[in-house]
Amino acid sequence: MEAGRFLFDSSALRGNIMFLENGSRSMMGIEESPKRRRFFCSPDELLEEEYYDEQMPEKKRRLTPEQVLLLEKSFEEENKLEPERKTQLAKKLGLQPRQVAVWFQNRRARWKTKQLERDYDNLKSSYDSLLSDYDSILKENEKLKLEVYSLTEKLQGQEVEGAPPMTGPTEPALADEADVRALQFNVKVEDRLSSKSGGSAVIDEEGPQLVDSGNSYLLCENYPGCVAQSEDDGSDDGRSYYSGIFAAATVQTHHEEEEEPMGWWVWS
DNA sequence: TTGTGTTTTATTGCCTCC
DNA sequence: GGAGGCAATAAAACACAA
Repeated sequence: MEAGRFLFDSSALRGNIMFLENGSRSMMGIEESPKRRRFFCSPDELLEEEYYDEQMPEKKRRLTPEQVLLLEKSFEEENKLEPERKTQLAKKLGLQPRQVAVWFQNRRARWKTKQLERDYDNLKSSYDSLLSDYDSILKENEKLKLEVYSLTEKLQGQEVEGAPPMTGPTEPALADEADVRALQFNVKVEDRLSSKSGGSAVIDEEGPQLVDSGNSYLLCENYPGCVAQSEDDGSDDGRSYYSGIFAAATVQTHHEEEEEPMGWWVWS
């Protein structure tokens, strides 16, 4: 268990951390009179200032922009932290290795949250486009059925005028034929949808699903080496995170040429 | 100035892997 | 069993509207 139990002392940014035996939360009491400082200070300022004196020895303090920048860069390279890299980073930044580890931990959590939001948006837009496709196909189907019926009626009229007498229940037969054709049309449409998506366009409860949104990051086993990018650029390498709650169909109604199924993933 | 919401830093407890 | 990861959470720091 790596419950660090450390608190900042007066020179926290120089990497001096006070480790305590007992839990620390009580030490961050609200009873302390908070001295405020500017959010961002240069390292020199931080070294000079006297915020972390005896009066308030264990205030939580934010990392400097430079520290965050370096951490972000490092996170972009690799979002997991091997012990050696942790130590190096900590040394470079003047932080405790534990702080670096915590930062990565929190950063991964933030990344995951963002990714879930993006995945939700992707799924929703896929769903919406599927729905609208479905609606238009239904309409088309109705239209074609009507056309079939009207053509059938015309045909019947011609037969009544000059053709040999009917030998059977022609009308029901023709109607059946129309239904069959309509059915065939439906099947074709479904086929088209299926082949478009490289698989079923709807969720098949049995078996794994292809996942949309360009590479769910679960496809690559717990996002190894995910290339997370800066927080709000919306890219994060286009990988998506799914928690195993649901599987999404690969919906490629919009950009089928660009997308390829990236692989399969199974329920966790 | 103050109340409130958001972000960041850190802790805790549980789980998995070796 | 220890190390490290994650989810949940606390609390400080910050942003911002009224």
